[in-house]
Order: sequence, then structure tokens, then C-alpha cells
Amino acid sequence: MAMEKNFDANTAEARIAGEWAASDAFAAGANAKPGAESFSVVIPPPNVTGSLHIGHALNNTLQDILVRWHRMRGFDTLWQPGQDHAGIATQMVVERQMAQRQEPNRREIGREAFLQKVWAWKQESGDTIIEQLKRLGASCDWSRNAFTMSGAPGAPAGEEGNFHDAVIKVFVEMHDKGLIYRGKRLVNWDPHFETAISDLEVENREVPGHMWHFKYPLAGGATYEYVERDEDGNVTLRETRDYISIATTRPETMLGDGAVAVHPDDARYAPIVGQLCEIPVGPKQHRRLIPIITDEYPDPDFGSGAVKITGAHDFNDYGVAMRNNIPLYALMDGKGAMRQDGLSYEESAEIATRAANGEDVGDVSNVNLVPEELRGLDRFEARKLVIEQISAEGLAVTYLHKEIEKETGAEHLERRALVESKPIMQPFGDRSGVVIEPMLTDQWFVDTAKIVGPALDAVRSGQTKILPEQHEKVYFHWLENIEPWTISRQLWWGHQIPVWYGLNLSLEGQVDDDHDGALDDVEIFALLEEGLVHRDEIHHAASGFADVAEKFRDSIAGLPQPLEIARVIEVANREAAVDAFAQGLADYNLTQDPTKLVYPVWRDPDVLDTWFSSGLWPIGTLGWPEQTPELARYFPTSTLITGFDIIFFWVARMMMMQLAVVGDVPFRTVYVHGLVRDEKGAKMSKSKGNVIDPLTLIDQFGADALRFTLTSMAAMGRDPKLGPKHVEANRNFVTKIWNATRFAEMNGVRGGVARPEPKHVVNRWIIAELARIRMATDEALESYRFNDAATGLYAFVWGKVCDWYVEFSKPLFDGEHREETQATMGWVLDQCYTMLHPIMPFVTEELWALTGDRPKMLVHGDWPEFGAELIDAEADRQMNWVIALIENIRSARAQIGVPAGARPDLIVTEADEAARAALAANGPLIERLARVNPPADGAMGPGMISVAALGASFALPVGEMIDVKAESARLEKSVAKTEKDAQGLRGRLSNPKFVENAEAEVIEETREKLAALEDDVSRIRAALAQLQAM
RNA sequence: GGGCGAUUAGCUCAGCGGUAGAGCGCUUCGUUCACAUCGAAGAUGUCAGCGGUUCAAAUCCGUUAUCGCCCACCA
Repeated sequence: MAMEKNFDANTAEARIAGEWAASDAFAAGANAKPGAESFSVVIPPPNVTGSLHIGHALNNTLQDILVRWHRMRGFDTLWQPGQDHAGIATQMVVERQMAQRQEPNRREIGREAFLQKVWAWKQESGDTIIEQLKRLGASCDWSRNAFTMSGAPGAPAGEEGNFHDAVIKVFVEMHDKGLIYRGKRLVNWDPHFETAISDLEVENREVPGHMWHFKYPLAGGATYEYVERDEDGNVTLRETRDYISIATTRPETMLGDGAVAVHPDDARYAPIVGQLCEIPVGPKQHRRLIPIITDEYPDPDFGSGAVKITGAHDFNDYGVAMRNNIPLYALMDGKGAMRQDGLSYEESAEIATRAANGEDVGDVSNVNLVPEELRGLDRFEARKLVIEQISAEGLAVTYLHKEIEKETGAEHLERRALVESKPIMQPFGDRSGVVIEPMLTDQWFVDTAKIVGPALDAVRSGQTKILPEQHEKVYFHWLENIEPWTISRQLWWGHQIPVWYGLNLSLEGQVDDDHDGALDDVEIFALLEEGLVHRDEIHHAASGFADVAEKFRDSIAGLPQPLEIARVIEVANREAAVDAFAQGLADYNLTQDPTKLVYPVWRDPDVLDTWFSSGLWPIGTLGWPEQTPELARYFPTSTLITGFDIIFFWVARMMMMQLAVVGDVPFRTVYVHGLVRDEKGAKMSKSKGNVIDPLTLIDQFGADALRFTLTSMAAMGRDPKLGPKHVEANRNFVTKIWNATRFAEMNGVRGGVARPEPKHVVNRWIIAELARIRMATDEALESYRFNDAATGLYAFVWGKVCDWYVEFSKPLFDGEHREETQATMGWVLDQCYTMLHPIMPFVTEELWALTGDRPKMLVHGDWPEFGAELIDAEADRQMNWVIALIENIRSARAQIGVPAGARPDLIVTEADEAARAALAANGPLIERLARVNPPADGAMGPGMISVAALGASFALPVGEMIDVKAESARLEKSVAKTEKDAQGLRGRLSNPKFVENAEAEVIEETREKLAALEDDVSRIRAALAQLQAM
């Protein structure tokens, strides 16, 4: 059977992938030795909406290398695959598709129908990336493919895993331990998706912006002496002012100001602290007054030193407002438009004014300080109008603008509004790209401060190691300054929060006024009349309605009878609950039948942050909360390979959550790789159009070439830069080893033989080289130096096996060493396939099958363990001499211009014993590779060029071709270079301090090197002398 | 404003105490029984600057410059 000249990656890859799949080659524990240690990796789950990008290709190639390597070494190996439900992204994709098809939108069809559509979409398109990963060669146990939404209510057949159970169980447990809480807080709100997002999902970007300066007039026309001083206390400005100057980049938020704050030590404003000033916007007749307060937050050296405080729309202001008991006036709705709900402006302003005067006005959520003419406008539209209004009123801070007419020289003075154009940092939603609005909303939070400790300790103590180490610092810094994690999302696709609410009926003893433990008609009437609407809520978390009903029964057990036996029922929302409860009461009132009484509860409509479920990935994919055998065998997992961009999103949270939930670290080692960039080092992005599609590269050059390329560029802590040229070069490497095999095959070499113990020095030498590369490869992989493993194998296969061993073998196949050379080559190539397999699984699997009758596929091949014991120092020394001699002859020939086809004699003018032995053993090899006739003793003569090797000198008669001048120039140049190197070594050795301090080994090495150089120099000098004597 | 990283051949990058390497590109030569997706030979570096530690520095320390990235609430 003759092999083709090239490996046909396209057809072979599909076929081989099919064979692996058919034989369950990647199943958990496949190829494990009895009693083997386990090695497990969980895949960073790609989004169901995803398709394979170059970052996935790198990430999964590196994982696959570790996994295949361990599997071949006989570990009990599991690579756990799966996908992430990606709440926002998926909901967005499905909604977009619905819009394209001109179907009714999600609100029109309702939650349940929409979720069905998402599941349908997932079933149809969700496998895309899995198939792509298979094309890459990822050896995951695909039978275990997990999904973060599996087992959720409404999941169709085929999605009945239990990930949902894990998520819900963790939520309930953390809730009941007080690690998860609900609260009305200022959160990052995405007005596009109309949901809260966590601080990590906010991208702060610098954009061109403006800063406006406005005057807030003092109440009642009061004035004060405004004095500015320089550093030495000299007065630089003194004027009487009736206002305080305020700067803002967001004038529309002035409507919601609750105070103006200055620093307590700021002498400029000391006279007016405690006074009221007027917000210069809003209907003239209802201008609001707000107090001037002190707080540590304002920086006296920045701007005017006075800050307007809008507690409901700015995180800093929120802090100031909370400290100083300033009301938080919300101005916008979920879409980022000015509110239209709540009280009229007039009523609202009245309440706010009372608050400004120190009165406790209670809950202000109904207060809407947006003037009627601005209500419903987009926030940016409202900004324009606010600016216009203030400016029209002359309350913008102005400066004197001087213009000189060119022709006449006349000066024009004009007052202009002070508006600074400057770059400002603005928060954007990482998925929506719109400006994030801080909004006061009810959300769920993980109290991260309570669970962060163990996650920090585990890395500090080395229980989990993060590589490269520089990332540990980043990890520490983030965790040490961690903020509460907002986990509720106002979306539909996700794990619905397992919390139910009910009306709080037990407040302040209102229910049972006469404390008789029973509900009389008067009290029932009171309950109904006093507005159930205004009652607050109680809530419980549980894994389902049955469980939560139990908890509510406990809660209402203390109510007066017969309320305490009301039936707990589930309704859609609060309004429905009020209605149902009222109805029940009314029925009871009529019939006195206590079974008519119901206690309605409704479930929180929000879903959990996708990362909350991803945070449970290690245990969740292994079957937790069931105590599965896989959990016992593979948890904690061995290594996590991931990109630095999700260290916070994912890695840190997995650390916290696994430790909080099961008390152990999720993985022993985290290897963080870089971001693949284009060949110029730029980030790949669609807008730049420099995105490299890994599938195109696979089509073009094969998966092995792509994998090898990514691996060889994966130096720790660096960003790989990828261009098609690189992949092409490595495709050539695939071709190279393919053709080395083809050569072997043509010479009767077969694989599958036991390790031979050859006699010939060439065979002994290549085995020694192989032993070295085996040790180096393992060492590199053990320390995650993937690039060293790849480049080392490349250099060995191409630079040693193909360039030299294959060439040396040609004469050997014709002689008495034919058989041992066949055996050696077969065995050496087998080892090459084996060691390359983790990086290049397809071509090696193919070659493995082509070259022998194999008991098993290479994917389950045995990783070699041999090492230094196979190194034959004498063979090594001799072959290095032979190679050096061949190189020297080739070099001399090329420089003198001896035609490639010419075959001159090789005259040995002088040689020591070792050189003679090497010549005798390797004559035919040298003849062939240096293209010379068999070596024979003789003397230097005219028309010859000379060549030296350690311990020997040679002459090559090249007849009339010789140009004496050129030959002496060549020799002189060679002497000069060698002599220069020798001089350096001599200098070192003659330095007494070097000899005193340096390691003995280093000194010895230096001496040997010098001796070799000196031998070389003297031989070339001799040749030069002879040349000149002729 | 903090933190991290980079600066090495024309290009993209390894190396991280013993005197510079790879791939691509370039020059010359080559139909020698594996491979032109190839072979042979070659050219090309004050290892960013300055200072220090050391017998010895691309490699360790300090500093400057330039370029990246991450984090951060300056109105």
C-alpha cells in the first residue's frame, strides 16, 4: 500500500472523529489503569448562542492537550463538557429572531410561550458549538454534555438533567443562612434590557462629554462673602455671592437633587452650611429648596468644591444621601425615560420641600419630581431641555468672552455659559452598549463579604494555584475589595428565583385588636378597608411551592383564628393576591366557612444572573446535589483552563460558591491563558474586520495545524498573535511527519514493535535524542509550558528525525543493519506519534492506524516513560561529530562554489583515534550527506579545500574549481570568528575571580569549549599555511 | 489615580544569571530512490535608555521613556 503524498485532513478528520465517538474513546475513565489517580477538567461552558471563535479554539486545545496526555498516561480522566444558558444573550437572540419573522414579541405571547420558544431554539441551534468543538478534536465525554438550565420547569425531553436542582438548592440554602438577601439598593440598571446587572457587567469607557456649571441661588436672596485663597493663605478672590456654584455632567439629574454637599473643612462655604438653596430648574412657582450639608465626600480642590446630591441616580451621591438622611428621589423609569408615574410635580415638590426643612416624610417612591412637561421624555432629551431652561433664566455660570474684529479691531465682550468639553468616564452595559443608569430597585444580592474569606485563603495557602502567578494578585485585589453581588435579573430566560411572597398580615397587632385570638367581623372589615394594598410583604425561599407553602403555614400560624388555617395558594402576583385574599375574607364573612379563607402567595418573577448558575459548574455538572460516583471521583477537579477576562465573573465566584456550598475548592490549579490577537497584535473585533475564524483555518489547513499553532504560541502570560502564515507553516509540519512515515513505509518499516536495542551508533543516537525529548515534553506539560512542548517536539521531529535520522538511515537500509534500523525507525516514529498526539490528534491517529496492526487506537496509546537510561553518551558524541563534519563540508563546498552534483574525494590529512573510529563507523553516511567519495588517508595538495572537525583535518580536491583567493578568504574569516569566540573564553578563564567563584561544572564546560575552539583554530591555520605555501 | 505586563533579527515571538534562538520573510544554490506544503548554504541583533548587584546580566534590582491591558466614584 502506497501512501499519498499529503495528509488529507478534511476527509480524515471527520472519519477519525467518528471512530473516536463510535468507540466511546473519551468516556470518563477510558484507558484508565486500575486504581489510577483521577484527572478532571470542566470545560468553561460556551454560550448556547455561541459559535466557535479563536479564543475557544485556544482554550479547548490547551484543555484537550492536558486531557489526552493524562488519558494516555492511564489516569482516570474526565473532561466534562457543557453549555451555559447565557440569559441576556440568548433572550436577545431569540427575540431578534422573532422580530425578523414578524412574530408577536415576547410580552405579547407571554412568559411561558416565550420560554418554550427559547427551548425550541436551543434544541435547534444549541448544538452548533458542540459540533464545532468536535471538529477541533476536543475529547470531552460528550455523553455527559451538561446545560446550566437542564431540569428547569418547562425543559423539553432530552434536557432533564438536574442542574436546575443544584441552583435552586444553593439559592435556598444560602438564603436561609442569610448569605443571600433582598433589598432596595442603588444598582446598575440597563435601560435597554430593562434589567439590573452586576458591576462586572458594566464597562467604564471614556467618551467625549460636557461639564456644565450652574448657580444654585441661596434661599430668600441671602448673600455671603465668598473668599478664595492660594496655598499661602493669600486672598485671591473676594466677592459677595447670592448663590453656590455647582458643576454637573448630567443636568437632568438636578431635578432629583436632595442636597448640596461641601467638605466640612471648606472655609469658603462655612458661612452657608445649614442654609437652603434653590434648584434652578422646574416650574418657577414651585422651585425646590434643598439644604447645604457637609460630608467628607466632596473634594474641595475639584471644581467649585460643592456637589449636588442625587441619591437615586449616582453611586457616590447615594452614599452621601444615606449618611445624611437625604431622601432618594427617583427620576427615571426602566427604559431610562423621565418618570410618568406617581404624584404630580406640584404635590411632589411640596413633599420634597418639607423634607428639605427636616421633616420626616417617609417613603418617597411615589414622589415624582419630574415637571410635567418633561415626563416621558428620554433622559438625554430631558437633559437638553433642562440646560435650555436654566440658561434662559441666566443661572448658568458664565465667563467673559472677548472677541476682536479683525478688520476694525473693535472689541466685543460677551458673557457665555461656562460649559467645559472634556472626556468623561461613562458606564455602558457590556451587552447592550447603552449608558447604564443607577436605579433604586428591589433586588437580590449575595453577601459576598461573608463567603469571600475561604476563597482568599485557598489561594493564599496554595490549595488552589493560579498560573501565571501575576493573576493571583489581581484575584486577591478583587476579592479583597469585593462588593455585594446583584444576582436578580428582570429577564425571563434563566432560573426563576425560588422565592414566594405573601402579604404581611401580622403588622402592629392591627389584625387582632381585642386580642381575643380570633377574628371578629369588625376586624375583618378593618382588614379589607384599611387597604391590603399598603401592607408590606413576607417571603420565603424553597425549592418548590409545596415546600414554600409549608413555610408560609408556619408564618401564618400565629395569626388569629380562623386566619391561621387559611389555605396557602399560589397566584400570579401581588394584585392577584390582594384580590384572592379579599375574596376569601368576603366569602368567609358571608358563610362563616373557614375553608373559604385563602392565603395567596406569588413567586418572584425575576431570574438569577447566569453567572450564579455558572458558579456552580464544577459540582453541578458532576451531579450534585446527588452524591454521584462522579462527584466522588472527579471533585475537586484538577485543572481549570480559562481566559483572564472571566477570572472575576467566573473563577472567583466558583471558588466562593464551591467553598460555601460543599466546603472544598473547585479545582487545584487554574491556568490562565491570554487573548488571541491578530498578527499585528490588535484585538480581534467585528468592527475592525480582523476576526480570524478558526473553522476557516481548519478547512484550509486542518485542525492539527491550527491546534499546533495555538499551542506553540501559548507562552504563559502572553497574548498569542495569530496569522494564517503561522498555521500554514505548521500544516507543513503535518506534511513533514506524514512524509517521514511515507519514507519509512517504503522501506519496509512497520510500527507496533517493542523497543529495539540496536547496535549501530545512528540508531543508538536517535534513541538517546528521543529519550531527551520525552523528558523535556513531560517537563514542559507538567509546568504548563505548552509552547515549549510544541516547539521541542517540532525541533525533534523535523530537525533530528527528518533532517538527520531519515537521511542516515538510507545507506543503512542497504546494509547489514537494515533490520535493526527498520525496528528502530518504526519504534521511534511510534513514539513521535504518541507524544504529538495530544497536540495533533488527527494526523497521529491516522499514521498510527496506517503503520501497524494496533491493539487499540492511539487516543488510548501508552505514553512513554523511558528517559535518561536510554542515553548513550558515546553514540551521542560520535554522531554530533559526524553531523558537524558534514555541515562543515557542506558549508565549505557552498562557499567555494563546488557544484552540488560534484563528488570530490575526502582526504584525511590527519585524525585522532576517536575521529578515525567515527569515520570508520559512519563512512557511508558522510559520503552520502556530504556528497564525497569514501574517506582515504592522504596529504593536502594543490586544488584542494580544507575542512576541519574536532581531532581531524580533511582536504577535498576540487580541481580547477578552486580559487585560491576565495579559499584563503573563507579560511581567514573562519579563523577570525572562531578566534574571537576563543578569546572571550580565554578572558574568562584567566580571570581568577571566575575560577574562584563559578561552579566547577561551568568552568569545566568553558575549558572544553575553549579546547575545541583552539583545535579548530589551529587546524584552519595549518590549512591556511599550506594553501599559501603552494 | 492605582495595579499588571511588554520593549530581543525586516515581521511575529521564545529564552529569564554562563556570553543570543525559532517560525515567517530575504539572498544564493539544488529535478540526489519521503516531502518543492521540500532540501542545502547564507546574511541580519550596542536583547529600549541610564544606573546598580555579580567573577559573569537579555536574564536580578532601581530608574526613565514608549506601548498595551485591568481596576477605580472625582461632581
